[in-house]
Amino acid sequence: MPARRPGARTSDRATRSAARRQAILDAALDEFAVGGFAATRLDDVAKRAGVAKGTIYLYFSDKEALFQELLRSMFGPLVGALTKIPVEHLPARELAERMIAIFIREVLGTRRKDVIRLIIAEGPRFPKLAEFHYREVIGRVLPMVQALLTRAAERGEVDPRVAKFPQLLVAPGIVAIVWKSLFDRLAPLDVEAMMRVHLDLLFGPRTS
Amino acid sequence: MPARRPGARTSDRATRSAARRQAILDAALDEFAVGGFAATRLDDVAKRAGVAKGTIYLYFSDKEALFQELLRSMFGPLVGALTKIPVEHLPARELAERMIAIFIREVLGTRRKDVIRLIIAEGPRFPKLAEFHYREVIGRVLPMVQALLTRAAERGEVDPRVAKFPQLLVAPGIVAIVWKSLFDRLAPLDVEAMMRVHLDLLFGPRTS
Amino acid sequence: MPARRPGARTSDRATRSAARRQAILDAALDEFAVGGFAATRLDDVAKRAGVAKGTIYLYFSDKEALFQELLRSMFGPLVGALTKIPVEHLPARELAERMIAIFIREVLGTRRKDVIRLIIAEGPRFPKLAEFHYREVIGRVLPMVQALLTRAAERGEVDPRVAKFPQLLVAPGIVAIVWKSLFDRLAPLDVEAMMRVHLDLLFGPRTS
Amino acid sequence: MPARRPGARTSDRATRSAARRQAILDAALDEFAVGGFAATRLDDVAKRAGVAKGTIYLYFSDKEALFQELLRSMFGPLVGALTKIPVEHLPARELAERMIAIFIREVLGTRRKDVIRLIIAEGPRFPKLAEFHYREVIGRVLPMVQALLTRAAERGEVDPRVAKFPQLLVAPGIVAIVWKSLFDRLAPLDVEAMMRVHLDLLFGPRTS
DNA sequence: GATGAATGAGACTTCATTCAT
DNA sequence: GATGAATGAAGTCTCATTCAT
Repeated sequence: MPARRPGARTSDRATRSAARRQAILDAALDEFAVGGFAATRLDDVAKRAGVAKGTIYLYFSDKEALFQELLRSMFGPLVGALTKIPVEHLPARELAERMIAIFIREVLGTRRKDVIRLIIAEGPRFPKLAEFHYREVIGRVLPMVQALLTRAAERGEVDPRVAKFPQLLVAPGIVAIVWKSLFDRLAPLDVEAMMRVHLDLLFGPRTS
Repeated sequence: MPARRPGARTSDRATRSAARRQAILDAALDEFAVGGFAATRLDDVAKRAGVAKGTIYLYFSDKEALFQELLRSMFGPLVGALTKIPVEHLPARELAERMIAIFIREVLGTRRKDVIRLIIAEGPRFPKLAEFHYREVIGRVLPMVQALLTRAAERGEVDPRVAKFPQLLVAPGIVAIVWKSLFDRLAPLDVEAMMRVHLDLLFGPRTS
Repeated sequence: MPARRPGARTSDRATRSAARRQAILDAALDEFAVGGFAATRLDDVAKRAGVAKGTIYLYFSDKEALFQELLRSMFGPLVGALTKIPVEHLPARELAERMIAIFIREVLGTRRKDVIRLIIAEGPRFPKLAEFHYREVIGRVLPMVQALLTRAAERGEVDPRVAKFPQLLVAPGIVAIVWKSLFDRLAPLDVEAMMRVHLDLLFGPRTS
Repeated sequence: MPARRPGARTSDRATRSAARRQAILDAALDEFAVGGFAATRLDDVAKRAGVAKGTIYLYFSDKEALFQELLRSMFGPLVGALTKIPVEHLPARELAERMIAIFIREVLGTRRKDVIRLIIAEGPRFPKLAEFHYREVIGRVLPMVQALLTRAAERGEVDPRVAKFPQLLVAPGIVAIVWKSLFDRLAPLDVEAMMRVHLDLLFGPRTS
């Protein structure tokens, strides 16, 4: 049994450590998504993550830190991806469709929709959280949308006043999140079809 | 000092009882609105209502009953009022404007917006609650909106496909609720202006 | 509508008052018998007695007073009746049979058996209660039994050492109380037959 | 400093855990014995056991489980011991004396007498408890006694009718339990002497 | 006298957090 | 690093008792 190189061992450790941290975050999302912050038990998070309760405290200083860290970790990458879409070289409607496709795939199709619901739910209790989300997500996505709409308005593709309310473009997305989480089992909603109609309203019916 | 009529006395008691019940509901709303169901302490509700802890249990069987009763009591009257709008005798845009005015006044301008946020927040944990809200509110308001849009489509006032997604008409309302609750102090939103633009998109710009 | 005579009215009031007091005691027995002192709710006692909760406090200073008063009121009359049996003029076995008949009729056949169980159950928590019961019931019945046995021993009807342990004569009675209260539905016990065998053991088989 | 064997370490933990569990049961018995189920506070049990309130819940799911487990744990071993007495090879009186000696030593001389009083006290409120005790204790001990008495009757050592009521043999034992718990400080009872007289009555005076 | 709404101390139970192993 | 037994503050709910009507 030869001794491993110290460097490799350290690397293994770091890998295992990161994996464990991620397992805890994954489990935390599952649990927080159902019950929100207060009703979630760290016991359940630990069980789901396959670690002992105390282990959570090796990676996060307390329950609130885990919660906030979870929410943060879910949107950083996505916003990065969004901001890399080339705004300049595409027609506005095309851009909007791409953004909506990303939204459907990366938010509605994943547990990120639960994260958004969590932010809506816990925002008033954790003002820092709302503020962070505004700064990091809303404040970066809405201006992009606004730029897109402004450019479209300049080209006459869209009512110029819409550019003052980029929220209008994303509003059906919020409704879709809520509907999927609460009412989909009672009355399924065809989100993609709704989005197509929405875009037609904004940009006028597709002509191609 | 004439003896009061028994009826009057009974009425007094009933009045005081109803007032107390309402005081508890009011206090409960204030508290639940901030922290949601789990994080709210009945102690605080009692304190805010000016009653003793035990008194809450004279009016509501337990915390959950108080919560559900609160949500119910906030929407029964409003839906009633909405369904009394005469759908037939007005142009669709006029009707939509009235409904939005009611929404702004009775939901966004009151704590009903918090109730909606509560339903969004707690729905997954209380499926009965989501179901109830769907049956009593969504299931009664959306069909009204749909009828309105269908009629408008028949007259050529609106894209006929919109009638399949009445959610599109209310979507900015949901966004307004979320925005007011979370981000308004960071970036105020002119909801009425946004709504006007939204209606213009749906029905075409106002011509009068 | 002639005014009643004050005396009569007072008498009516006193009668009603006594009846009410008795109704509360009856209800209290029913409730205490099942749950013991601590688990019984005065609310339930009031409901069963058909009075308001506060009314109990017009007749008894508090829960414990009601409890003790209840136990006291159940044995005074019985002990009185027992002590009136003419000890002198009957054969010992005859006397014992009469006492046992009274026991079966007045204790096992009534809720007095529950009272005895209550004393067994609550004695250690209310030493005063055990003391009272010892003084008023045990201390008056056992000497009677002892006198009976002593006389019987003098006549050679019974082993002389039995007179030192009058508990031996009543022991099957205690067992009967416990059995009836706990196990009778699982395995019914023919108390009268058991008592006959018991007397045969004490006095020798009946010869008549 | 040699590393402990894993087995030993595990054993230590298991030992400590079992000890703690037993400490809680011991404390619970002390407390329940005085006040019965309802009047006992788990706070006091914890204090007496030298653990924190929450620790009780690591070992027992709730107050009732602790109570029932306590009663169970007190009689399992004893009944086992009793059923191991060789019924066949001894005269009936000898056997009865041994059983009574065990009863005096293991029940009257320990807190098991309090457990029996608890069963008498709480049986009507916890029918499951009475049933369990009947099945596990009464239903196993009484048949043994009955077999003993039947054999004795066949040999002419005892009145044959006694075998139909094995309760008669144990009745003075029940009385002794009650007396010791309630009245012994007022009037001490020589249980062993009483039992000897009782056996003489059953089997006729000892001749040896 | 009678009522029953109101009170609030106190019970059971949960769960975030700690720490010896 | 990892564990999970232990802690105890804090929450929900009950119920004996009071008191205005």
